[in-house]
Amino acid sequence: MTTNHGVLVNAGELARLLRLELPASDATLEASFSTRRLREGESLFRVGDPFHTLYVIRAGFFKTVLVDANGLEQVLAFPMQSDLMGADGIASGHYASEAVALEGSEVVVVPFSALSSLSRQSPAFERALFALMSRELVREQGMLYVVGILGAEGRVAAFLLNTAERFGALGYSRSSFNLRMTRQEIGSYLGLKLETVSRALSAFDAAGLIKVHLKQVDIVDAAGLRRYVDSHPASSARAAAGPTRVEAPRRSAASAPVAPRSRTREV
Amino acid sequence: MTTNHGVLVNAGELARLLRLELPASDATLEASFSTRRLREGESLFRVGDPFHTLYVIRAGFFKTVLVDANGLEQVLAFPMQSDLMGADGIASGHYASEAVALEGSEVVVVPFSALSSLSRQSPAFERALFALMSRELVREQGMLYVVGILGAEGRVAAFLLNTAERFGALGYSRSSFNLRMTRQEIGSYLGLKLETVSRALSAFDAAGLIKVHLKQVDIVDAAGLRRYVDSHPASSARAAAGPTRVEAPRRSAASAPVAPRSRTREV
DNA sequence: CGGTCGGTTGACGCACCTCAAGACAGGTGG
DNA sequence: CCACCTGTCTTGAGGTGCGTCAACCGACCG
Repeated sequence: MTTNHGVLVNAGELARLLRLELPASDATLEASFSTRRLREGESLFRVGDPFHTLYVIRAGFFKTVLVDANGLEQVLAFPMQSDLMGADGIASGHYASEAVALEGSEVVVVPFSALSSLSRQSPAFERALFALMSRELVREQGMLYVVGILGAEGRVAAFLLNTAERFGALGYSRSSFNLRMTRQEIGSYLGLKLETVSRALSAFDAAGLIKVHLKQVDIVDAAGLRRYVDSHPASSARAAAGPTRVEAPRRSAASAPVAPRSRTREV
Repeated sequence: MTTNHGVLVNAGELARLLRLELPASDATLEASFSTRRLREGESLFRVGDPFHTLYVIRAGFFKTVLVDANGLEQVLAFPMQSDLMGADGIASGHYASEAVALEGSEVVVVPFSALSSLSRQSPAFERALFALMSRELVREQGMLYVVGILGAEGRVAAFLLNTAERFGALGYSRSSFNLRMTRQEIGSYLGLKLETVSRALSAFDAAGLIKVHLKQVDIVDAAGLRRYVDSHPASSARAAAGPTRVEAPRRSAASAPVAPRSRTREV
């Protein structure tokens, strides 16, 4: 299994990539990782491939997909810089998804077998790994919320805001970026058809909330978009509001009814 | 924060619960965990609660939900025995979901702070934790697939098959069980309205695939149900089949084009 | 035995899918 | 540099799966 190895990367740089500050004691950590480059359209791993390594994206843009027997493709995520890929392979020893580069990309190769010894040397590293997987868990929960509750325009609005936020977190503009994926891929991700995605974008443009031309997107009124996410159920799962089973058990020594702490969802 | 503590559970029993076989060397592991009992309707944790511990279900049945500002509720999962809860809190230090007992239940309390030392004592334990989170990741990916690709009847069929499989894995009957959740909760989980769930169940019953009476379900023809999952797209995201961007990069030193290994989805 | 909650079933409407036509951008070859 | 070609995007018109609204029934519980 020869891969095109890139330069080596030391633990410090990996930590920087993950926005993880290692305690000084760990700075001495003498581990280094190889990297791998992929060009557009190339797959990093496929469903069923034996799992050996995790990948952290150093540069570039991916999509992860589930492909069923009929060749039908469901997009699961659009990972970018600092994101983790491959963690779905730990459970069964085989990757459960396929990762495809949407542009020329480079990933840091983190052999899973090396993790035990790494964790022992640096507990902070172990923590970071758990946190990375947890983040992925939360992200997928957010997607379930979006496709479960929101209508077409709400989903597209949520996608735009989320994408803007992710670019912003990497130091790029939050208000102007260009998408690397097609309408078809966005649609698959959101559980919509590409025409519906296109129409939603056109509608937002017409309403002055964004400016779109092909893959170039400029966000003009983020608050306006957010309104579609916050208050535009436009779809299923309304219940539970009124007579919910709050039903505090008759007499519980358990945690006091801390206020539900409603914080605005951020997808 | 006084909780109603239950009996203590040692590391060996926790390992058994997780179907994890510890190497003999780890059998000496002298750790024990407290448990906590909940009655129906009681919440184990809520969105925004500070994260300190993971929970492994020892007995009972839960739902995990996301609740937004409007009180709208999206069901994320129906965890049962041996399942992990709370891992979504690692990333931010606050739980991202709420866990509600659907019947009298008992959970094993695993303080997250204890994990580092536990991992050091038993690498197998660390592995198990990663595997548990990975399993959760795969499960959520499966849900994204289901709601992204399948129509209403396919979703309900997938839910029934998945539920049967999970009961079976715990030693209960795969063909006869009773649901602990309402149609409303199933609908939220699947992105459908309760009436649609009810209609799908009635249709399966009329077709002789199952027998339903309220929460009691008997699966008569699992293969028949599976047909709805495998071949009943009935909904969005058809593309990607024909002229997909297979586009093997002009000249790649990378992994040979291993056959995609189409395995039937199992949700 | 009455009230409430959960479930079923029917009639109707709408949001999104389907099908179709056309415009445009970017890449390739002449 | 231009002509062509292909893949992507946009927009329209019509169909439908599932949501909505509503009535009813049966289980469970007090």
